Amino acid sequence: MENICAVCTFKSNAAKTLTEVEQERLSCNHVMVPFKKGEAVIRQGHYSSNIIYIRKGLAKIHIQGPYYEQIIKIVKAPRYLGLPTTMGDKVNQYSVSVIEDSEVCFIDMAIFQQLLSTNHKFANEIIFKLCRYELDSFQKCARRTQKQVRGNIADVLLEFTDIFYESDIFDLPITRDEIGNLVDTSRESVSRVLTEFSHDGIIRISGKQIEILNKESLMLISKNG
Amino acid sequence: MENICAVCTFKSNAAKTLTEVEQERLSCNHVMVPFKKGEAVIRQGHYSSNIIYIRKGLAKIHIQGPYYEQIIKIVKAPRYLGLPTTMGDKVNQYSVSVIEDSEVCFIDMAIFQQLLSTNHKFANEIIFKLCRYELDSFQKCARRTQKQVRGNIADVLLEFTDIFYESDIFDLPITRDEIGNLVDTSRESVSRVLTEFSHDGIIRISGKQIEILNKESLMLISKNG
DNA sequence: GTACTTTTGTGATATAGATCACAATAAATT
DNA sequence: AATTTATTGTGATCTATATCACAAAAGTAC
Repeated sequence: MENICAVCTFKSNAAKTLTEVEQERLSCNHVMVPFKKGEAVIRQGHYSSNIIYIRKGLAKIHIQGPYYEQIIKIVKAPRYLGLPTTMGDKVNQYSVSVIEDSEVCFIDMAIFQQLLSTNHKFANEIIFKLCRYELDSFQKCARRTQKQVRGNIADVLLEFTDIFYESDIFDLPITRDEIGNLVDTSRESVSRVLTEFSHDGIIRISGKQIEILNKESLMLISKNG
Repeated sequence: MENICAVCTFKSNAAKTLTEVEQERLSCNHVMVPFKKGEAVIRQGHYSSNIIYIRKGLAKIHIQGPYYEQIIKIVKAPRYLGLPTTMGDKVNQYSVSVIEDSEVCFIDMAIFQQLLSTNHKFANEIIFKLCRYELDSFQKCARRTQKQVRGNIADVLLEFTDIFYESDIFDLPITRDEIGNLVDTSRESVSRVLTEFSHDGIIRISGKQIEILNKESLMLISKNG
């Protein structure tokens, strides 16, 4: 019974603060939906009336900028998605699409609000998370603009190996074009840097698969490049 | 008695949801401190145990990046400052300095937490704000990297005239260097663009004072440049 | 008022990375 | 399998903007 929050192994810290009765209420008022790679969970400009929680998988947050669609960041389950957009506006202010097969819970907005009202530990946990997210935005923003292409691409690789996959060998779920978009550079530059890393023996590339051969170098490039 | 929250004219939307008793409690547990232009309200790396609310004035949020201190954005009173940093960590994760003489309230953390717990409207209002701030970060980030220097500087001027000062003529409270830092460009480029705008009759510059002569052009540059 | 520091303007030069162009794969669709 | 479409690699240019180098103002301190 994967829909029973009480026994869900992907429970959020916030959900852990809920009483049995509250978890029961949550269980009865949410749906778990599997998403295939590439599918959109949240669409900018569309109405939304659910709180969305990705319990398994990887997603990209993207937003329509003045000239093109920009990937703001890649996020890993488990975490709430689109809180800002759901709590702040009727209309989604950005999009979220999964970049690998994922599992997403849709929680009834009214129930969520109710939980916020009745359980202040829950509310605190949510506030805590929101604070974290904003901090993260600040840091990413500063980093991205202060580093050059090599450093930023090293960062992306490190993020995948250390945070998203926790493995030295993995399949990149995004294209060069998307990496470029994410770190504000062109597809071509990503290609060039990646082959350069490969020539220098820092990574091994075969198709989508990447193996990190020399993480120290990568960290050095992240720091100095 | 400027310390009495009940009669404060700079009250936050969140504070407006409080009952009389709660406002009284807030009044007794906070201090209002005037800050002179340039002074730091929040210092990255320092401990903080207060919730900070700028009730009057203008401030810059800045953060230590990998290479230099970066201005993330400029914010206008009234608003909470450093919620992410205060609620999330013991240590401030970024700095805030006022860029004009301002008035700042320091609210006891425990009281604030208590208000969050006991008044869910208050908590909702805070969550709403946090959501807004994160959205704002996303949008600023996308804009800043997609536009070129002229467009970004036009944006800064528009922000000052429309949002911060609500006047066509105002004194820029930050240096060219700071503008450059804010929009990821060099001091020299800011200078050049500003004189260019001035030659084109879009603005008039005399020292720190700026007068917006042709807002339409500025908006066009913001859009296309 | 004088000295010192910070901020600003502007030309000359350098450069990281964009853009263009095209070929080569790889993946999806029929 | 054949065809179409999306993704990738790589060389050759181009360009916006950084950087350097001064000089002039504007502020601040003594």
